[in-house]
Amino acid sequence: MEKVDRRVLKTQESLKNAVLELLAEKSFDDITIRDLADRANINRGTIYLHYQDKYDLLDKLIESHMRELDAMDEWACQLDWVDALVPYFEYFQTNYLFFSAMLASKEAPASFRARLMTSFMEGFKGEIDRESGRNADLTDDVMLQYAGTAYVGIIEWWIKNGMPYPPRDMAKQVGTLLGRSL
Amino acid sequence: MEKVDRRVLKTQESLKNAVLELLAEKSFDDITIRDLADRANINRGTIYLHYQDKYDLLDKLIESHMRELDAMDEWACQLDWVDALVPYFEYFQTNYLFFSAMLASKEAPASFRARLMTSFMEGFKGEIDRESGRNADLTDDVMLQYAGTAYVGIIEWWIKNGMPYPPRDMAKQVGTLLGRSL
DNA sequence: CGAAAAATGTTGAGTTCTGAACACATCCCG
DNA sequence: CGGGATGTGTTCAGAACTCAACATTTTTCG
Repeated sequence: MEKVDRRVLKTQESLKNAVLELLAEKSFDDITIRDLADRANINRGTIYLHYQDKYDLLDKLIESHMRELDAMDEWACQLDWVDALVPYFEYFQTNYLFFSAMLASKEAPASFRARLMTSFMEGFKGEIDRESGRNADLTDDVMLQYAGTAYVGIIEWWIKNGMPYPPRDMAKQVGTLLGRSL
Repeated sequence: MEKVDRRVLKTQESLKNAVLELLAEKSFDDITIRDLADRANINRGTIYLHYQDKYDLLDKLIESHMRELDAMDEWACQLDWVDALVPYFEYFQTNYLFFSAMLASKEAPASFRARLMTSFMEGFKGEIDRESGRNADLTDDVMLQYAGTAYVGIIEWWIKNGMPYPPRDMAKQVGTLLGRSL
């Protein structure tokens, strides 16, 4: 983890915010490189020092969030469901603008929902109860698919409705439900 | 007015905000160059590319506000009192953090009040009514001193009390009073 | 359609900022 | 008192960013 020049971080931070702000105003395809440069208050050419084009920028933004979520997976897998979920919902809340933009717009990254699903299902794998026998008649893929769609769905609902419950409450309820499903 | 590199403006903007934030937390003398660099998220050395030391930084910050106010003077001197004052109170409101820090702390720039006074009195000079005769028994310096202290005083009160009235209301009332005093 | 306007992606020279180092001053605490 | 920690101001090489210019493509619109 060699450390990165301060300017690079600032530039990327500015661009990240610029994308989110603009996504709240118009669809991704309508956002131009110029828009981004203007909003981020950086030279247009500077964008090309870090990204191929605006799609690459969005890709890398998504990628970094996915990495963040994956990191939380490993960190949290030794807690019980409810406790493990709290940081997730806090993360969703903190990055409200991002998830809102990604889940709300149906066009931009059609794959985003799918990527989320894959990530979550991966994390669920180790959590399936194969000991008590209560899942004897269920297959892994069905349970994972069931829990995965449910999880993504409830996050989407929560975000789109302005996060009506605090992260802790959501973690408690969703934790209970996920525990029952696996 | 040759144009300034974007990075210079960003650096100075960051530093300006850093000073104001830190002034709200501790006294100016307790603020170190390191504090400023950290808060502004810039290299410590960069500060010396623009300023001699922290005092120079504060001086230049004050200076820029004074220039701004002077510019408004010239621009507004052809309006009647009430209309002319609106932009001033809006300016005080916009730069609330600055004026609050400058007027609230009794130590830092003891001269700030005096500078404000001088600037305002200068602006008042051309506004004294020497025609109607109602000021026949009054001398300029007395009227200017009177109106100047009153104006600074009311601004100070307004800022320190969290700006209890909107700029427009303040302009209306203070405009009336200044009109009567000159 | 066709021209004008706007966006894209690249380049190069020049400026600003960074990080790391240095010598020196100041502060604080045992 | 003394010395370890912290702040100051300066320097330098190199990295990141800026601005302006350019050729090219895409959009807009009469």
